Amino acid sequence: MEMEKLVSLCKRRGFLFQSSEIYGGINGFWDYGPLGVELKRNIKEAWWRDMVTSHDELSVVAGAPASYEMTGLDCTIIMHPQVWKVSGHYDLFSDRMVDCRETKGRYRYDQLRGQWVEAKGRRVFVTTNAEADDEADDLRRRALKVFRLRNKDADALVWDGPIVSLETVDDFASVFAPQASKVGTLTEPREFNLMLDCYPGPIKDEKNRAFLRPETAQGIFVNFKNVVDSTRVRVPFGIAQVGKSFRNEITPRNFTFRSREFEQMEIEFFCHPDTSTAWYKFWRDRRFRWYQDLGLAGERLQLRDHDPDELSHYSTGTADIEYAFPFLPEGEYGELEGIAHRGDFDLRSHMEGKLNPETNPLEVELGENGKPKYKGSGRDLTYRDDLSNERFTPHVIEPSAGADRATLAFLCEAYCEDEQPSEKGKLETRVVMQLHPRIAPIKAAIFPLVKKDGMPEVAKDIYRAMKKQFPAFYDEKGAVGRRYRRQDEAGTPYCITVDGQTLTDQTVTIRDRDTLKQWRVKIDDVVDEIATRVS
RNA sequence: GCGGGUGUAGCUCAAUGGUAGAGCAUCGGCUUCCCAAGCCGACUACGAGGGUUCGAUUCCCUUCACCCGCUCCA
Repeated sequence: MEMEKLVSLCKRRGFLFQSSEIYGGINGFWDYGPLGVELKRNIKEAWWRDMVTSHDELSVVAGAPASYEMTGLDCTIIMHPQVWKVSGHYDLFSDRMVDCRETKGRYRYDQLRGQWVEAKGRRVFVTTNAEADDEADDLRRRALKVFRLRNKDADALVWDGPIVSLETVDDFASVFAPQASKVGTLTEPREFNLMLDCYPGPIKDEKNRAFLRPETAQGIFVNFKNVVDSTRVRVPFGIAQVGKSFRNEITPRNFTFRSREFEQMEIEFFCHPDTSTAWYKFWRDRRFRWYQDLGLAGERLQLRDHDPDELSHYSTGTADIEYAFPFLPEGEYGELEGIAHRGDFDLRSHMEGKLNPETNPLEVELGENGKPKYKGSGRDLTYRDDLSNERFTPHVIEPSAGADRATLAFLCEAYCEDEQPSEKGKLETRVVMQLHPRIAPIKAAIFPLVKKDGMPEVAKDIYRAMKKQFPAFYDEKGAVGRRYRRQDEAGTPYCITVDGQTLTDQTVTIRDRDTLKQWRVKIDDVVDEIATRVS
C-alpha cells in the first residue's frame, strides 16, 4: 500500500487534515476530521475501558501474577518546571548541537570528544566519534591525516592534554571534525529545545518559564501520594492517563507519526520490587495482545524486547510494540508503545532529587556545590503495606502508548483495495477500510434501496433507533452501489437496506463490508443485531 | 538543520508570459429494486509574500508546506 493513497483518502473522507491548512499548514501538527475524531476517540475509549473501567480487580486476570487495581488521572499539561529538571527531561531535552558544514554530520556538543595536538607549528583539536575503546587509535589516525603525516612520522605529533569534551573548546576554527577533510567546518553550538516552553503569567520573564509536558507520565508520579491517600488503592495498582504531550521533534515527518503535538495513553503500574519482573512480563504481553485483538493481527505488528545492553541497569526489561508502517523501509518498524520496567527511579528522583542513571546503585546527581543538581520534592513517596507493615518504594512498570501512532497504524492496516464486480459484472477496484467494528467511526449505514414507495420512511425509523445506541449514517441519494462504496471508504462495517420485500415481510438486508455478503433480519431485531456485532 | 524534488478544483492530473482544461468526487433534477450505472444542470483551483513586465499561474527572489535522502529520535 502506498502511503500517498492513504493520505489522500484521509483527507478526502475527513480522517485527517493538515493543521491550519488554509494558511499553508504548520510543520508537525495534524487535525482529526469528522471521521478521524470518532476513530481516535474509539481507540482511546477502548484503551480506557479495557485497561481501567472494565478491569476486574476482584479476580486474577489471565496471565497476571496477582489481582490488582486500576485507577485514572487527568493532570495539567503545564506543571512546575522542577518536575522536568528532576525527571531528566530538562537536561536531555536541551542538548546543544554542532553541525559540520562539510560532512553534514550533526553532533551532540557535550558528547563529541577530542584532543589538542600540535605539529608543523599548528595546533588543532582533533575530534572523534569512535567507540571509547577505539578512541585513541582514531584520534591518532585523524591527527596524522590533518597534518598530512605518515604512520612512521607519528612521533612528530605533540599531544596536549587528555581527551576532553568539545565543550572545553572555544576556538572552533581549530577543530577538526569527524570524517571531515579540513579544519574548522563545525558550526557554533546551537541549542535544541526539545521541550516547548511557555511563560505562564502576564509578563514574559525567565522566572516564569515553564514547559509543555513532553510526556504524561510525570504527572502520575507527582500525584502518586495523592492517589494513594485519597482512594484506598493498594499496591499493586496502576494509574492511567490519556492526554496531549509536546515535543520539538527536529524532523517531524511521515504523516502523523512524528508530530510535535500528540496524545499519549500511559499507565504507571506500582508494585513491590520482588514482583516487578513478573508484572513487567504481564504488561508487555497484555499490551501486545490488545493491539492484536483490535485488528493489528498480522506480521506487521511485532513485540521487540530490548537487548540487555540497551537497558539501564536499574531496569530489568523494556519492550517496544512496533508496526511496520508503509512509509518505513522494508524490514523496519516504528514504535507504537514502549513497556518499560523503570525500577524506583522516578519516585526516588521526585523524593531525593534527580538521580544519575549512570550510577549503580542509583545516586542523586550532584551539582558543582556538592548539593543535588536538581532538588527533589523532599516528600515521602514510599508506600507502607498495611498488612505486612513493610515500607518500600514501589517499582514501576510503564506501558506508554501513542494514541496518534496507534490510530495511524489502524488506518494503515485497514486500507485495502480489492476487486469487486460492478453492476455490469465487470471487475472494478474497490477501496475499503477494514477497521475493526469496535473502532470504526460509523457502525452502520441505513439506506432505502430507492427513494420511493415508502422505503425512506421505514429506513428513517430504523436510523433513529440505531442512532440512540451507536453512530449511524442515513443516505438515500443516488445509486445504492455508490452508497455502499462510500461507506467502504469510511470503514463502516455494516449497511442496512430497506427494499421492496421489507414492505411485505418487515425484514431488511444487512450487508457485510468485508465479504459483501447480505442476509435478512427482522426490522425489530436489526438494531440489536448490529449493536452486538460492533461492541 | 543540510541536499534534492513537488506545490493548479475536494481528489488525481493537464496546459499556458495575455479568457486555466479533463476525469473522478460533491450538490440539484430525472431515471433507478442491490454494489461507484445513465441523462441534464451546478459549484470549485494556480500555497503565501515580493520583484521583473503593459500584463506573471508561467521568469526571478524570499517564505511556508509536503515527499525522498542525511541528521535527530529522551
